[in-house]
Amino acid sequence: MAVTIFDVAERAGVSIGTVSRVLNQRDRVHPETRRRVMEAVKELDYQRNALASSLVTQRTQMIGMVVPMVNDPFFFEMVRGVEDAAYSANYTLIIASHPRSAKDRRYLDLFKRGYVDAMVLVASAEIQETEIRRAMDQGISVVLVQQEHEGIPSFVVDNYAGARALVEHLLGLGHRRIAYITGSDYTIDNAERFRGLYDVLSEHHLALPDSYIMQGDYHHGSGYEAMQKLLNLPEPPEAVFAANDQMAADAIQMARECGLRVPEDVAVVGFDDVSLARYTNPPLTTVAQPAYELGYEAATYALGQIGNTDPFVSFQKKLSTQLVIRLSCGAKKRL
Amino acid sequence: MAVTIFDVAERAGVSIGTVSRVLNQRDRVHPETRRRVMEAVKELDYQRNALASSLVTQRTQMIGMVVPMVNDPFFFEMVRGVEDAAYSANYTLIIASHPRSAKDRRYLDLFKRGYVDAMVLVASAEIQETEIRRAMDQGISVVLVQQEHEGIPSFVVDNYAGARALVEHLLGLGHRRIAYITGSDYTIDNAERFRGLYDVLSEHHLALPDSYIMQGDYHHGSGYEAMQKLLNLPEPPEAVFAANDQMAADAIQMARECGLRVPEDVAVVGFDDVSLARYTNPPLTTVAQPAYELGYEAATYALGQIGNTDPFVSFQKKLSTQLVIRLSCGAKKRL
DNA sequence: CTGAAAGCGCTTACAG
DNA sequence: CTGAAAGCGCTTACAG
Repeated sequence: MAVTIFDVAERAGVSIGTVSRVLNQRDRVHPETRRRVMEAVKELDYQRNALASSLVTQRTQMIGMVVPMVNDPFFFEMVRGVEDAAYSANYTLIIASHPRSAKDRRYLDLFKRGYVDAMVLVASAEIQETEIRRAMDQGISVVLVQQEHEGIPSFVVDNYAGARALVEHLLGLGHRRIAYITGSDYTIDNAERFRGLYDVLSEHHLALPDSYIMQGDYHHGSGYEAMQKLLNLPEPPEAVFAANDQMAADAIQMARECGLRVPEDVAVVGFDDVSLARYTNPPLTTVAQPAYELGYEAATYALGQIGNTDPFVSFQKKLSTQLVIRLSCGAKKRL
Repeated sequence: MAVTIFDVAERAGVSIGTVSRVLNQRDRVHPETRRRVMEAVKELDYQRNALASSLVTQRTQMIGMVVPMVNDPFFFEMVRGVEDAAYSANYTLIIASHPRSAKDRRYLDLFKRGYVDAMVLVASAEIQETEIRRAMDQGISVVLVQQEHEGIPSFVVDNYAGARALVEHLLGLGHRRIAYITGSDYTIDNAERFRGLYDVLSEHHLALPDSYIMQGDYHHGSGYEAMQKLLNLPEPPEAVFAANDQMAADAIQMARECGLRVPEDVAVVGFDDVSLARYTNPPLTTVAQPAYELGYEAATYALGQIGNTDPFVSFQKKLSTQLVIRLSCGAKKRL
C-alpha cells in the first residue's frame, strides 16, 4: 500500500538501482535522469522505507539513550547534550527510559536487536555487563555515563572532588557535626559523594557517627523523613549534606516544620544544582555538574567509535564539578 | 558477523523456517525439534534481527512519542503514562524530543520512515498536518495530546475549565485586579487558560486591561521579567495568574525581591502543579493536570487503533483538572 | 551513466 | 510437523 522504490522506478522509467542512486547521491547520474526520478518521487510522495535500507547498509543512523526517567532536570540537560551531538553527526536520538523493576529488561530491546548504531547508557546499574558486551560484539558502539565498567568507555563526573569541595566549604564555615542523607545505594554517584565527605572529615579528625548517616533514595519524600530522624537525635547535626538537591529541599522543608531556621539552626546542602535549588527557602548551596557537557561528550565519543572494530579500547573521562554557594549553608546573609 | 537464523538452523540441523516457527511460537513444532533449536539459539547466543523481522511483518512493536524536551516534570508524568500503556501492550516506547527550531523536522524521521507502529504527539505545534496525514496514510496510528486537528484523534486537558475554577477562586478571595502572564502563544493550553480568565472576568464585569497581559514563554526567567513590569505599573494587580508554575515561581521571587509579601501584597497562582509548586515560598496555588492519565489514555487509544484502516475515525477526549489550593493565593494562613 | 541480479535476515503461505 | 521458496524494500558491486 505504501509506495515503494519500484513505483518510483516505473513512473520515472528507470530501474530501481537508478532510483536508489539518485536518492543516495552517491554515484554519477545523468542530470535529466535525476530530474525525472525526483519528479516521480515528488508526485508519488515517496518515502524510503528505513527498515529495508538499514537492513542492507547495516546502519540505522540512530543513537539510543537509556536514561532513568526520574523527575530530574539533571537528566534533561544530559539529554540535550546527547541530542546536540547526535544532531551534529546527522543522527537521530531515541530515548528509552529505565524499566520500573530491575527484572524487567525489555528496554534493552533497543540495542539488542539492531535498531541503533550507538548507545549512551546513563546510570543504568541494572544492565548486566554481559548484555553490554553482547551489544558491543554486535558492533554497537556503547558508552557509559555516570557508571563504570572495566573495558567499556565511560564518562563520569568527579563526584568525589565535588563532595570534598562542598564539605571543605562547610568546615570553613565552622560546622563540625555533619550528617549525610544517602542516595540510592547502587549508584556510584552516591558512593563517591559519601567517600568525599568521609575522607575530608577523617583528614580533619572529625567523627562521622553511624547515626549521622541516614538512608535516602534521591526521590521526593525520602529527605523529609531522614531529616526528621536527624533532628530528633540527642545531638542533632549542625549541617546536613543530602546526596541530591531534591532531598535537600525536603530536608529544609522538614527543618522549617520543626520550627528551625536554615541555616542559622541547621545548615543544609545538596548536590546537582537542579533548577529547584534556586527556589528553596533559603536557596540551596550545592554542587553543579556539567550535565550538558557530559551528554555531549559521551555521545560524540560513541558516535566516533561506530565502525571501530577494535574491542580493546579503554577510555575514561572524568568531568569536574563546581561549587555553587547560596544561602542554605550560612555563608551569605539573606536578602 | 552477527549470528543469523541460518547459523541456528545449521547447528540445529533444521531449516530456517523451522527455526522461525519455534521462535515465534506460532505453529506446532515437534518438541524434540524445538529443544534442539532452542539449544542452538542458546549456544550461539542468537539474537533475532528486528529490522529484518519488522520488514516482513510490517510491524515494529514500537510506539513513538514526540514530546517537548523542556525541563518540565509535567511531561515526565505523561511519559510514564505512555510507557505503562505501551508496556501493557507489549510495546517498546521510543521518545524523540522536539527540534530546537521549527524548521528542523528531522525528528519526524521517527515515524516517516516506518520505525514505529503508532505515535503520540504531544503539543507539537510545528508538525504540519500534512505530515501527520501522510504518516496516517502509511498505516501509522497517531494521536495528538494537548493539541487538536480536525479528524485526528486527540486527548486534551480541559484547560479552560481549570482556568475558570482558578480565577473564580481568586475572585472569591476578594481579588479584583487580576493580571495574566502568558505562555508561548502557539499552544492551545495558553490560549485556553487565557480564555478561562477572560470569560470569568467578563461575566463578573471586571476589566482586563492590556497592561495586565504580560508576555511570557513558559520557561525560566520570563515570569521574572513579566512580574517586574506588572509591579511597576501605576496600579499593579492584586493577583497574578501565570500560565504555568515555573513562571509563577519566578513571579514570586521577583515580588519578594521588590520587598512585597505574597500573598498579602500580591497573590500569585500558577498552572500544572509540577513538583516545584510545593517548594516555592509560599507554596503555590495552582491547577493539577492529569498528566499520567493523559499519556496512558492517549497511548492506549493509539495502540488500539493499530491496523485500523478506517481513516475517518474522529475521537476527542477532554480530561478534567483539579484546583490545588496552597498559600500563594491567600486562601490559607502560613504555618 | 544505467540495468540486472544478488543479498541484507527474516516470515509465511504452500506443499508434502 | 517440516522444507523449499517467495517476498518484505532496499543497496551495491558487477557488467556493459
